[in-house]
Amino acid sequence: MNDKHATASTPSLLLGLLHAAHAIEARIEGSLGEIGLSMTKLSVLTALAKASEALTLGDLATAVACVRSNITQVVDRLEADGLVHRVADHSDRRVVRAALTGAGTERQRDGAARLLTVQQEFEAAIGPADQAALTRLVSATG
Amino acid sequence: MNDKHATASTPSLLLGLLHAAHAIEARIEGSLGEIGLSMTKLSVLTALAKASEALTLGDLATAVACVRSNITQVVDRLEADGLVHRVADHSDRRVVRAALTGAGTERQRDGAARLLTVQQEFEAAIGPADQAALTRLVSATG
DNA sequence: AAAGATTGAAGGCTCAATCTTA
DNA sequence: TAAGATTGAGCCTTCAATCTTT
Repeated sequence: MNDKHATASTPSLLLGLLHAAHAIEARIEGSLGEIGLSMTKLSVLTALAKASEALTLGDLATAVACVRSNITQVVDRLEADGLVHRVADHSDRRVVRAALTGAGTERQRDGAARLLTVQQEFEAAIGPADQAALTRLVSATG
Repeated sequence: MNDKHATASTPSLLLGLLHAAHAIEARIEGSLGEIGLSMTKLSVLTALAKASEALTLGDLATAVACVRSNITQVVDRLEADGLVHRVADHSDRRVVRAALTGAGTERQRDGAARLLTVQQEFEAAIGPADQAALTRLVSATG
């Protein structure tokens, strides 16, 4: 009858939406996982690729919309993966910058291509009218 | 989570959806957080309340759609909160059941009420036509 | 051997506290 | 004192390995 997250009496649209979002995320994470990435890692790599220069960890936190301490840890993992490396900023010794490695640049491209594929599948799966409705929903919620 | 991998020029519908879902989740978590709950904890409490009996941790994992080891930890925290307690099953000594405490029963009600409020706000905020579109989307995705 | 639960390790997230440099 | 980054602790989630009981 209802989804397991739905309360007994109300087949909730909201919970259904959350469920759908999680399913999509799982789909994306699955595809990115095949090349050793995650949405989080790809986001950071993409922010760096777009900037085409080494960004400070603070800028990265802003770009990815998370807290600074989170970026510290993501960059730790990215650095362990050899996709990014930390560079000191000599004009202000408090700041640390993250720079893409060659492998990081390649991986970003691969990841972005995979993400794009999922996006296209998604948009192909829903009709134009529903896309318009979804656009309204997204702008109303965000 | 990450909204900024949407290019400035191309606001992807899919990424927008994910962003909206995260915003809603944050809204729910914020409300539940005021009474010391989370969506995860409320889900487990609600599964228990609906069953009106002590469920095995395996049944709980199925009800909440997660892996068994996850439930072990969530129940650890709920037990530490005094909302649930583990009971041994004497007919099969491998199984452990989780039972609601009095406080757990109350907290579930409070949490469910708060969740319902957010759901109602959400449904009030979107028009009937868009609700229908969303319903189609959810069934297509799930 | 198979099933139920737990543990350990890891990714991902937050907040509060800390350290260094401005 | 402010700002930038890090560390520590906690919550949520998964997978792989382990332990006990069937």
